[in-house]
Amino acid sequence: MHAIVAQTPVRSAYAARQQLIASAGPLDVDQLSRHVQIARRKLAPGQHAYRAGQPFHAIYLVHAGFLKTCDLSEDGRERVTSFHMRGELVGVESIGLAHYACDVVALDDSEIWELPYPPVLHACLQMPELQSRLTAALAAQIRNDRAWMLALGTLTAEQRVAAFLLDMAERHLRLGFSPRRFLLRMGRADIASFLGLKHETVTRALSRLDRLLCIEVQRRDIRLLDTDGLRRMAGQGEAIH
Amino acid sequence: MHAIVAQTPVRSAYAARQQLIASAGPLDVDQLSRHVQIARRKLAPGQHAYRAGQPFHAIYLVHAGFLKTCDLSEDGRERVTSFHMRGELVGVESIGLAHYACDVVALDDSEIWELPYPPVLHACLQMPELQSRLTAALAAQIRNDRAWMLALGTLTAEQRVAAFLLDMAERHLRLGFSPRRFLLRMGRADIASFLGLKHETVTRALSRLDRLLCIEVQRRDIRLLDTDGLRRMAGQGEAIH
DNA sequence: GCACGGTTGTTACGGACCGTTACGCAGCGT
DNA sequence: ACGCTGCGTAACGGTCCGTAACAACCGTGC
Repeated sequence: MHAIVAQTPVRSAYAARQQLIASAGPLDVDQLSRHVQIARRKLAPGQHAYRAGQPFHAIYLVHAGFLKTCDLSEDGRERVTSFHMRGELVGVESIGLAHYACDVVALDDSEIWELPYPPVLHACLQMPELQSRLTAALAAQIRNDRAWMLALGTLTAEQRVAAFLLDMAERHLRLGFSPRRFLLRMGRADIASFLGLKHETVTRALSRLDRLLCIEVQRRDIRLLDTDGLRRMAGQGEAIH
Repeated sequence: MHAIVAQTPVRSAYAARQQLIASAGPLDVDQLSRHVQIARRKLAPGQHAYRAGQPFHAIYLVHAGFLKTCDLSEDGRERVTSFHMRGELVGVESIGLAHYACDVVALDDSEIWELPYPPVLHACLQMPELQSRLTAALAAQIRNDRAWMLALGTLTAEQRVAAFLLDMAERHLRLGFSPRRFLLRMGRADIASFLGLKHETVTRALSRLDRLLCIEVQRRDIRLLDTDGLRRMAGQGEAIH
């Protein structure tokens, strides 16, 4: 990542920051912007980036803030299937459809960059690197989902919460924030939905992890005290068998 | 689908069948084969298409048979994350990696067509349609995974089994087989792993659905007696609230 | 044919876990 | 003050797991 930034001539502080963000993300926005018109949208908490059923016309790159994706079934069952932070692509699950397949909602003040979709595909023809990045980003999304499917199918409630906290910590770290202390941008209900639990269970698990001195919880303020302990519970530390 | 076949000159019975399969799948193999070398591999039950850690060099199109994808975590937890039938792409989750991320195992005598990966990307530059199909196939995979995440997080054991049977029925139907009666190609343990349950629970659920006259089970031989009833349980029929 | 072990599927029972329900409390805007 | 929303705690009950024993099916070999 740093190598890519170093190889690129830095034209200004703003351009440098933009480049950093671009290279940190799955796509090179700087280069892409030469071929497609990129609009910027700001969202307040609770606002939708898009809703299920709206015409599909673009994917989005999260430039700032925090969002969630909600899948809805025919009979009204709802689930948060992922959270999104800066540098991540949103909306890729709807590629190939005429209409978006789910809701994306901002949980915090956010800015997303709109990448109109057919044009992006067209730009790929002139930028092979972009095509490669895009398919790789889609594949990475699949792997990410599969990893959570594995977790949800094999871990207990407490282990899932531990794994969730570790995931959040790692993502904060990647963005240059402290992995030891961070604020959750979503409520207990959203965490529970994502982990396939009830919000009371999430509360219980957090309380217990606090009692075990693994973490310190004050509402949405999280401190990780014993990261290795958490990793051990979440099955990411060492082999149990 | 039939329209596409009709538009294409049929050169022989074999070519027609090949064309049908090609058009039924996510990619146009006929056209693709002009640009990349496609090898055919036959697998006996239990044989691996690839294993986690092997160098990534190709994705596969299932031409015949039945396969499963197994994800493995660091600490040995294992899960079946999907099953694959004719016309489906396998290995896309590993795109962008140097090594495959999971195991793919044949559950039946199978034939898979090897699509060498960097060449496929290269071919996309000359066939825009292929590129569009490939990204759409990846996105469809994401949606499929998300739909199951939703189901696993919100449905009870019995409902999951019902949903699983309906999914199998629909896929059999798409391939031109009876959706009312089919043979499961995988064991109870694989079903359980996929659904995030234990194999005894799957057995119990199947027995209960049998007792309720929704289905008729004789080991791997499944008959669907009351499809609507199953749909109602699985939350695909009508709104409950 | 028959016995044999190995694999897979089925059933039963006790117990852990988590969902359900209920209530209490804090923060915040009206 | 009031209501509203989000969060924490507790008691109860149901679902699902864990273990075990048993039955059905398979191929093998005698």
